[in-house]
Amino acid sequence: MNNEALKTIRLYDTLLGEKVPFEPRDPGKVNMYVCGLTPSNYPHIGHARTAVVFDVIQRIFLYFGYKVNYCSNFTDIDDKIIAKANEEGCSPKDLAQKYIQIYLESLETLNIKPPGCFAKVTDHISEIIEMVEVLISKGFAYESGGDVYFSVRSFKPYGKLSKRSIKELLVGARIEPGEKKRDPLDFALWKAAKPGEPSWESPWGKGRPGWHIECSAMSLKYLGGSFDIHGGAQDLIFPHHENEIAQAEAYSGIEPFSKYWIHAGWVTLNKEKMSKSIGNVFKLSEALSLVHPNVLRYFFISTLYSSPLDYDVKNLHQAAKSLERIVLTIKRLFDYSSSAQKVKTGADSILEKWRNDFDEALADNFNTPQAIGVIMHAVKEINRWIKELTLSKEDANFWYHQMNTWMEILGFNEVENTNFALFSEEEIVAKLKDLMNKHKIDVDEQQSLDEMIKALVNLRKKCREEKQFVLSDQIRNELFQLNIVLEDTKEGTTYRFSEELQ
RNA sequence: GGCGACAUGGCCAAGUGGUAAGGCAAGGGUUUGCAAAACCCUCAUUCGUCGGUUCGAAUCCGACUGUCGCCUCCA
Repeated sequence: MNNEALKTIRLYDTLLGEKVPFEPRDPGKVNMYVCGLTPSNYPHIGHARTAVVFDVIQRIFLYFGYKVNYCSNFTDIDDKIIAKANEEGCSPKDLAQKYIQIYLESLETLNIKPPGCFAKVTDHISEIIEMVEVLISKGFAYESGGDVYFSVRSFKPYGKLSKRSIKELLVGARIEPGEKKRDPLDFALWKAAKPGEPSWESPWGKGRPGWHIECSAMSLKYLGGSFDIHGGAQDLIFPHHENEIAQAEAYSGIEPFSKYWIHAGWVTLNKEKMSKSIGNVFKLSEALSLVHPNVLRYFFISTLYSSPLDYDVKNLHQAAKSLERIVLTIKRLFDYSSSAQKVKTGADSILEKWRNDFDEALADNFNTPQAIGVIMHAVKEINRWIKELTLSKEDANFWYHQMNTWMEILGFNEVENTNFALFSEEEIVAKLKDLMNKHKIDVDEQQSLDEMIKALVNLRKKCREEKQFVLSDQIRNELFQLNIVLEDTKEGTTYRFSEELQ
C-alpha cells in the first residue's frame, strides 16, 4: 500500500458501542496507547492474547501505510508488587525488573513487534505529581491525610465508557478501612507511604502514585491530547479506563482523552475468565511448551479479537492442523517445479480479488478470522493448480511469496519453519535411539536428529524394495507414534513432524 | 440485587436486513503396495425458544431460557 490512498479502517469503539470509520488526529499517523501490565508474576495466556491482538492491529495499520506511534507501559510500583517483593525477599524494583524482562522475552518469542515506547511508572513520578497538583487546583481532587483522591462526583461524564451511573455504582461501594475518602467512589491518585514502602517526595509528603493515574499521565506525555486509540483488555474498561478518562479530561480539559477505545476479549478456561482471585491462570510458558508460537498466534487470531476465547488443548490442536495445511501448501509451492507451462488459472484477476478480500477483511474491524478464510480459499485453489500442473514455475514462485506476505502481515514468524512436533527434541532423540536399537541400526552419538530419522527411513526403503511391507509399515507406524509422518513421493520419502493426536 | 455481553452444524468460527465463509472432525471417491499429503463429492431449508416489525431477519424489537462477565485485584 502506498501513502497516497490510505485504506479506511472501520473499528468497533467501546465508548460509542458501534463500528465507526477510523480518522486519525494526525493524517496518516496512528497514536496508540495500550495498557500493559503490572509485572508481579509470570505472564499468562491472557497477557499473550492481548499482546498478540494489538501486535496484529499495529501490523495492519502499518500494512495499510499508516505510521504508528505505539506506546505501552509497565505499572512497576503498586500494592501487588510490594506484597510480592516481600514474598520473594527482594526489592520491589528488582521484582518488577525481573518480570518485565520475562515479559519482554515472551514478546520476542511470540514475534510481537514491541511498542515504540514502553513507559514505566517509576520513571514518570514528576509528571504524575504535576497532574495531581493540577487536579487538586481545579477542584477535581483533594488531599486527605497524605493521600490524594479523585472526586468522582466532580466529573459529570463519569461512567460513559463502562455505561454505568454513579447511582448504580454506589450500590455495593464502600470505604475500606484505612482509606480516607470523602465518597466511596473516589479513587486514590496518590497514596501516602506506609513504613518500609518505596516512596517519593511530593507536596503531600512521601508517597507513591495510585493505580490509573500513571496511564493518563504517560499517554498524554507521549501521545498528546485526543490521541487516536486507547486499548487494553476488556477487564480494564472498569474501573481503570473509566478512571483514566475522568483524570485526563478533568486535567487537560481536552475531550476526548482518546478518540477510540479498543478492548480485547479475555481468555477463558472452561468458559470461565482467568482470574487472579479464582486462581485459574494458565501460564504462557505452559502453552508454549505444548505448541510452537506460530500455532498459539494462529489460535489467537482465528477468533475476532474482541470475542472471548476459550483456552482448550483440543482447540489448540485444531489451530495446529489448520496452520499446518497452510504451511504445507507454502512448502509445496516452494518445491514445485514443473515444466514451464503457461498459466491457465486466470491468476491475475484472482489475485486482485483475493488481495482485495484480504484487505477488506482486515480493514473491517481487524477481522483476522475472515482474512484467514481468504488465505484458506487460496490454499485450496493453489493446491488444485499444482495438482493439475497449471502453474508455471514463475507463478509458483509468485504465489509462494504472496502467501508468505499474507502470513507476515498477520505476524507469523518464518511460518515455513513452524514446528508441529509434540515432543521435545531430547525425547524424540531418546525414542529414536530405542527404535534404532530395536531394528539393529548402529547408533552414533554424533548423529543428528535428521540423520537418525533418515537411517530408519532407509531401512524402511530397503524393506519396501524387498516387498517386506509388514516391516516397512511397522517402521512407518513407529515413527508416527513420535509424530513423525512419512510421505512417499516420486522423488523419494520425506518426513515431517505433524501434530497428529494418537 | 443492579447493569451488561453472548447463544450459528460433532467441535472451533465468520457473517449484523437480501436469503448460512472457512477450518478441524466424519463418510464416499481419485491417488498409493498400503499410507500420508493433495484434489473431487457429502455433511446447518437453518442460526437458543416463543412472538412481533418487514416484500424479506441469523441479522431489528419484545418476552423467555441458558452461559459468562462487571459492580473487589485482574490482560
